[in-house]
Amino acid sequence: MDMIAGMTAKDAWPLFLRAHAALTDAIESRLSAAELPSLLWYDALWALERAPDRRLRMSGLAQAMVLSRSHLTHLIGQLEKAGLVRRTQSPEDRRGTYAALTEKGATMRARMWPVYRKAIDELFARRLTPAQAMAMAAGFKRLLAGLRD
Amino acid sequence: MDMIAGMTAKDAWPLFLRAHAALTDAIESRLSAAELPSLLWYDALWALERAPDRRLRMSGLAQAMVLSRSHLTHLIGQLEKAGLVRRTQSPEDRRGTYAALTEKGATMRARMWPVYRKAIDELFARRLTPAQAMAMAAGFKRLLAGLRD
DNA sequence: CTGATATAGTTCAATATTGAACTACATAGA
DNA sequence: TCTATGTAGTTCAATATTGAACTATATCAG
Repeated sequence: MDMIAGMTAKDAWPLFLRAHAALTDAIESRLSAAELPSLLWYDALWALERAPDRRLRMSGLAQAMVLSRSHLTHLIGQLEKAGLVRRTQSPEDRRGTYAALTEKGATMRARMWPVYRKAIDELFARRLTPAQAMAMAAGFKRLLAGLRD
Repeated sequence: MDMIAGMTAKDAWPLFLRAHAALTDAIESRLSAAELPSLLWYDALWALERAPDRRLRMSGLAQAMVLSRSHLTHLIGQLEKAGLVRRTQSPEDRRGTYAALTEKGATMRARMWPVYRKAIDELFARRLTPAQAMAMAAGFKRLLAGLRD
């Protein structure tokens, strides 16, 4: 990894913010141009698809996605209306609700993935050296670990 | 820089998204707890403060902040109402508007900075090794350069 | 100069997002 | 058991954000 003169963590922060804004903007544009749902929907569908039995408790999903509870309620409402997710009551805790991926939801996620993958590849992965990518991944993990308190 | 087994740029992407969401959330909470305006306001004030004559054209500021034009119009409207910014007509181009930082705006930014700096420091800078921070800064620059086409 | 096209910024209506109640159920301690 | 307190999720009202018109000015080709 090359040293860049005088570059510190303080310099990295504003670049972090701009890179995030510009990248998510570009990716949303591509999804939208392909008449596909947003990144937010993708994230929810993918989180559910990876989960045991393809379902998660509302609060678990909210935490995984870093979303407020009311936002998640609304999001799942939309996904449910679109038939991509269905709610089921938790038998263990009668207050609890599961959001479960439907077949249609899995199909939609699979349809989105090629477009999303191509965007990640072209706009993100290809632009970084392997060393940069690894340093970022390791760094992000540390940042996330630091916030779980 | 340590190698982490099997870590690739593809792994870095979802971590990037989550780290951004969690960090901005945490920072907004601190600003809000200190009864200070949002990160968005800070960004606008700081962009103006650095600019020649402490002012920028609306479109220039929108581009620098990665914001839609209508969003920027609204944001500057709020900042103006709060007395932190004032609009002036461009003499060269009568369609053009400058957003100019007021003294009150500079004072507010200065008041926000200690809280913001402390958050960046504790939640971001301190958690990264110098090598990680440099790799990130360099990587973000490349990502941003790749998007300007 | 004139008409055609492009650019700067705003407005407006639709949609997204947030936080503060609120409802229902669960858990712990007397 | 009974009360108190905590947790899961939703609702509602307030605020933020977006994209599609729209207004005004600029630029360019003839």
